[in-house]
Amino acid sequence: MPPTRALDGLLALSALMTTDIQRFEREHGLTTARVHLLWQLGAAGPSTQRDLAEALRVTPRNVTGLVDGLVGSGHVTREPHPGDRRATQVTLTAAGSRFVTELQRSHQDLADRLFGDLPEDRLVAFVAVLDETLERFAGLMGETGEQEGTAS
Amino acid sequence: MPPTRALDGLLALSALMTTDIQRFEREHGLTTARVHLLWQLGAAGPSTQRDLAEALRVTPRNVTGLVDGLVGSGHVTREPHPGDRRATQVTLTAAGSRFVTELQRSHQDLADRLFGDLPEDRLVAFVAVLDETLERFAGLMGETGEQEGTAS
DNA sequence: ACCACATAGTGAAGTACCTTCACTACATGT
DNA sequence: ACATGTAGTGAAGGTACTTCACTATGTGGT
Repeated sequence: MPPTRALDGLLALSALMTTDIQRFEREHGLTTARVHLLWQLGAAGPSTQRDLAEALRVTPRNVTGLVDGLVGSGHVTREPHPGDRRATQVTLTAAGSRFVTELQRSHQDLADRLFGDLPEDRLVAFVAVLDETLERFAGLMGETGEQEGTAS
Repeated sequence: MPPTRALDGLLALSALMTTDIQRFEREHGLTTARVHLLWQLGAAGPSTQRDLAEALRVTPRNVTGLVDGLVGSGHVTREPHPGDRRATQVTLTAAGSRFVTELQRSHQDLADRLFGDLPEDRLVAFVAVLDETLERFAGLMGETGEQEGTAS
């Protein structure tokens, strides 16, 4: 069995997942970039735009635009940061929280539908390879990539 | 072991692969969309823009723009289609072919580095889960997605 | 208290990718 | 010959990104 079979399968699955995620996003009138921001906000709680920019690995200027859109759609609010008058604090609204919750639910649901029926031993073996590959990949990126030390 | 572990691992790996692919693309002064077009052209041989649009699942208008860019960078040529004067035939140049070849080589190389050392039985088990998941996923998309019948 | 310097956010301008709609040139069946 | 369909592109517009310049604010040193 050639190693490419594994990589090809991963890429194919990756493409399917992306398609499925985008379907979900468009059902809710959102886009990938904005959903990432909401997800991050759900994970980290109220954040400055600076923090969001670092977490999402995009420029602060870009976050301004994304937040503009999400304020417009009512998913987040922009409030003055208590204690630093330069910064604004971005916070999920009720609608934003609801979306994040539903996103998590949908994620869980997909995982169950895809892997719920897989026997435990096969699941464990699969996840083990996944984890090892993840580690190995990180190692490979470190060799050649060598960005500034802002690792994720 | 919760099924989410598998999905999360896949998503993480997917993100890493995307990053790595984009690094490769930028090293060559290309973008994801253009590389997809080149890849498709390498797989299918000289094609009309219409064909490319269908294969890439984007609008014909968009293909016009992508081909414009690739003609500019010398990766493809636009020639009149023999036998249909409405259509143009997009063909890889020598440079375009070279890029596609290197892309395949790089792909192969990555697969070897990631999975080359994995024992055969674990590889087989991994790929089996991958394939089953792919099938199951296609089934799920058919249930809810239900686009017009242009299945891939 | 003051000043130099760093930091948070945004306006302006530009690129790439993508869309829809309208239009031209060509193909094809009757 | 004529109607109808198909290939490609112009025009206009949206989102996601970038860099650069600029304002407002925080902070450490003297």
